[in-house]
Amino acid sequence: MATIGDVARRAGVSKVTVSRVLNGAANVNAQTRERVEQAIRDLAYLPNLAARSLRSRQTQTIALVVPDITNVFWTTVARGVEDQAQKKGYSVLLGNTDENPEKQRSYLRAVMQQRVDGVIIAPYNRDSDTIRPLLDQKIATVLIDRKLDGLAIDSVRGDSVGGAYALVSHLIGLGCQRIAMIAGPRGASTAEERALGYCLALRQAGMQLDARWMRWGEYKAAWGEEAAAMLFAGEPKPDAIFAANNQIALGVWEYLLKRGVRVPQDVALVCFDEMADSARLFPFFTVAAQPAYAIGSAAADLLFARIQGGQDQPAQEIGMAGKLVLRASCGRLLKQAQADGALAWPGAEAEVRAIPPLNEEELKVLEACQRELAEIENV
Amino acid sequence: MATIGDVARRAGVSKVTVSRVLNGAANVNAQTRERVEQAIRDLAYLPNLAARSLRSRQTQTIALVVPDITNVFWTTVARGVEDQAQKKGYSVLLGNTDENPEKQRSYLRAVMQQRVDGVIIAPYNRDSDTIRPLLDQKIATVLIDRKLDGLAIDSVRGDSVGGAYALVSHLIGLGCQRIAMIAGPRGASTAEERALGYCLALRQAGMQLDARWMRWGEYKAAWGEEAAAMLFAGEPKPDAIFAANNQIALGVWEYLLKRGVRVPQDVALVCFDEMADSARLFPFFTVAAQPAYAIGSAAADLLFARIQGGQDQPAQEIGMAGKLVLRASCGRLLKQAQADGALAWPGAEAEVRAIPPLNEEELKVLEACQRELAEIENV
DNA sequence: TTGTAAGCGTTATCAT
DNA sequence: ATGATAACGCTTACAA
Repeated sequence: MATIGDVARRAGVSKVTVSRVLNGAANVNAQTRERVEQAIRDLAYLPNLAARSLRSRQTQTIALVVPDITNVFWTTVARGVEDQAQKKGYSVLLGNTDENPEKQRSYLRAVMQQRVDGVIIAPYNRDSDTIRPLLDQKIATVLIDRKLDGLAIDSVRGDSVGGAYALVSHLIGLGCQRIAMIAGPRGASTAEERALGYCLALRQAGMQLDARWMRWGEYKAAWGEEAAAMLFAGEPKPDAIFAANNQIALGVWEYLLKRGVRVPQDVALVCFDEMADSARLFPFFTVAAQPAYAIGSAAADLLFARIQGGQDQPAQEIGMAGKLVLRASCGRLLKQAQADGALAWPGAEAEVRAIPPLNEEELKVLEACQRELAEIENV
Repeated sequence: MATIGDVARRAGVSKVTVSRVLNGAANVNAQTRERVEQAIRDLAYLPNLAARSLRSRQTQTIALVVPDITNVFWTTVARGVEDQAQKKGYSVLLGNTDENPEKQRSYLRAVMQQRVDGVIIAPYNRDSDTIRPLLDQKIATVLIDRKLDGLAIDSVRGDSVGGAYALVSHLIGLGCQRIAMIAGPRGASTAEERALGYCLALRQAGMQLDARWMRWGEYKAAWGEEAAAMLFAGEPKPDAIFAANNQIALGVWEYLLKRGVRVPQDVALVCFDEMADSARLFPFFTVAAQPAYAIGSAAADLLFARIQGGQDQPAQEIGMAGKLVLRASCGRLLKQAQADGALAWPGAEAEVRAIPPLNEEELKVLEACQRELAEIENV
């Protein structure tokens, strides 16, 4: 494969001049540039990025570290990142952590060896030590979706508190009395914030937070199934379930299917995150949908700004509100669906609104809720 | 950041010795090795991959080039590739082409500059020129999902002919008379093979291939919607639609929803590829499901074998059969669903079987079908 | 506007 | 078992 030296020889110039043409430097004679470009075409020359990186200390590569690319939320985020990166001429290195500390560590090692210019990461918990190596090496880093404790660092997040609050308030408005929450992992900021939103909504409605209806676990379908089984083992049974993410909801659904429990006739089911193409296909889940693509591209933008801007400027934390998408899973819309006599009916997604921000009063109870939540352990 | 020289100095050895420890060479004294390892830990040393690549001509990185990571099929493939790569200590560079020649070209340029050790690619059409640059540079390449004309090259594919044949035969068995096919792009091998399977199944049943019921287009939802509109504009209307992939099916569904056409009462709808989590969630589509994860990990295995084995050994073409997953979208199972009186019912996915291979007689009509298909153009 | 020389951090080669 | 030296292909610094 041709090197810069080959091109230089063919064009009758020095390597430096070729390098200048390659990098679009202004101080190159037009004719010289033309000769060099011709030589580049003739030899089908492609610069060796390893050599370039070694010298320039830039790899034109960023890494995206997510829990599981198989989850729609993350694939959409990834698409947002990738599109933005492509525009800027960067490549994207992809890694799945499966919410596993060991995998995350090993993956971070790999990207540090690659000397990527920056990392976009959804850390598996809120312990800032897990990304310490990145900070130590001053690698530009953007947190996505989740927070880290006591670290001012660029980040892009959805509105977990607000989304959960809106979902649970909606259930309460429908008359649900025993609203269970199947939560994510303690330690993940989104999991804690969604629990908080749940708690706030109950308080706001004058309902008690009941430890029986609150289960901490993982963002995985298997946990949703297990937790649903626990919730339906005793009496009374819940009349609504709030799943902390889409994976959990899928597991719950699986359990309900097996047991012949009908949604929404027997129990309402709502969740955080959108449900793949099911938005179009299966309009039964009421969800708090996050703007995943926008979150991904915003994170990429932030990262590129940081890469160019350096460590000086202050950290930016971007919050992106989502939408509460009301569908048949809560009883109301189902009637309409049945009236239309088919599984296919128009307008099932009609009612869509932005998540309302918490008001001052709501914010006041926040601290109390946090205290309450802190005491709940799974039985 | 520490370099190999720093480590060498601290351990009191030469850089070469450190390099030997790093690469697990046998000829290093145990005590020396221990000292070096200690120094590595002390300095939190991480080798610079750019430098290593420059010298060793290996990047420990592979590229995965797919149409759209947002499509479940491809995210599952990606996951298969990534898991396998991680095991072997490779990183994965991800790129979306959107079935766009220009994007594919630009992406291939990028990975060649990166000097990746290998590429797994789903080429946007069957013209082998599109990946010529890879072959010219002798970059290990594995084709995934699609064929290229006249090129013996490692590849992993599902069974497009067999899957399409099984789907259409199923529709015929249900009594469908006017089975439309909304096909993918002419030029993509899977699109052509699925059309062939459609054609074979019709012939086998003594039905005529009718140009009105056959539309070439793209693997995109927008095309599904457009084609459905064309099909439903005239008379008679189709009583079944075979969508050539999941994206197309989503578009068709969108159209039917808007128009109030019910599935499966008014028209049957089946497609190639599984439907995201909808398999669990929305058991109405009968699909020919490909083993996407296995396809991805098989492709990665093949690639690593090629990277290590070199160009000598003959190309391997792996075919992976899928499953025909029967669901309610074809009328039969819907009755059972309705009898259960709910959207949630068990057993909707019960009937699952492997795609049967074509028999000799079927293979004989293949050529005739190909001729017929060649003459169909969209009206 | 162009060129010379040095150096990025590692591994290959050859020598001891 | 270990080391000295050169080389990978490029960009930076400086000079002309």
